[in-house]
Amino acid sequence: MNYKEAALRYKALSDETRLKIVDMLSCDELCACNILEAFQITQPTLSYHMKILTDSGLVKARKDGAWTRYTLNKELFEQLRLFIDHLTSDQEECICHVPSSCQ
Amino acid sequence: MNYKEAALRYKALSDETRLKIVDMLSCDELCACNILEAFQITQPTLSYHMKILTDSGLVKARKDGAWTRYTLNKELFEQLRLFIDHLTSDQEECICHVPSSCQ
DNA sequence: CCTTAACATAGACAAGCGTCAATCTGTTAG
DNA sequence: CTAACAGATTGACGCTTGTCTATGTTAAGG
Repeated sequence: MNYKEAALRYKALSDETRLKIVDMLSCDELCACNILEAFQITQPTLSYHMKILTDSGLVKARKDGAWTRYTLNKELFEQLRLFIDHLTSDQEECICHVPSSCQ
Repeated sequence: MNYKEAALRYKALSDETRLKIVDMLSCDELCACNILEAFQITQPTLSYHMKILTDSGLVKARKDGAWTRYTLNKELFEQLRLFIDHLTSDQEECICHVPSSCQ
């Protein structure tokens, strides 16, 4: 995972509503209508949030007839955890030793 | 850490430049001028990013004469890791069992 | 077929973000 | 004191985000 991908995924997690949606998905696969019931937002707004979460890769969508069922991509969350662990630990190949890679 | 605080911290990490700054700070305490050298941005833009990082709590600032020296708040990164671990794991007290807490 | 339900898309809008040039504040050196 | 340096703040700008209403699309049920 590079900086750009990580930034995109953190952006997907930078909204309170989306964090709550991730929390809801941690126990079960849910369809959009299940999630919608829990929030006071309109259906298009939920659709917008689900698109951001699926585009980031953190949530997987599966069509099942008229329904779209969503699950967490737990593997990608684990990769994101490894990325931040690497980012915040003192490393030989750290960017601060190769500042030109910032440009 | 609640949803709102976590969202604020993830927002701080949702920019490629800020992720690189975090990476640079993982090895050393650095002053703003050290960081500025590594990027092709103006000084006010860097100051803007450092404010977002320090306001989020992820980076600590320390005045040292004319310089401002920055370090990572590694404890808060660890808390953020625990938050997302909790968010993505199947829990008894999960929000999906108390959907009213989404509103 | 027709209707309804589930979801996506388009367009509009206010608020927020990332960037810059210009300026201000505080510190150090002469 | 004055000049130079390190940062922060301000105001402007275009772009993005989150929200809505209105409409489109696809699937299931009668």
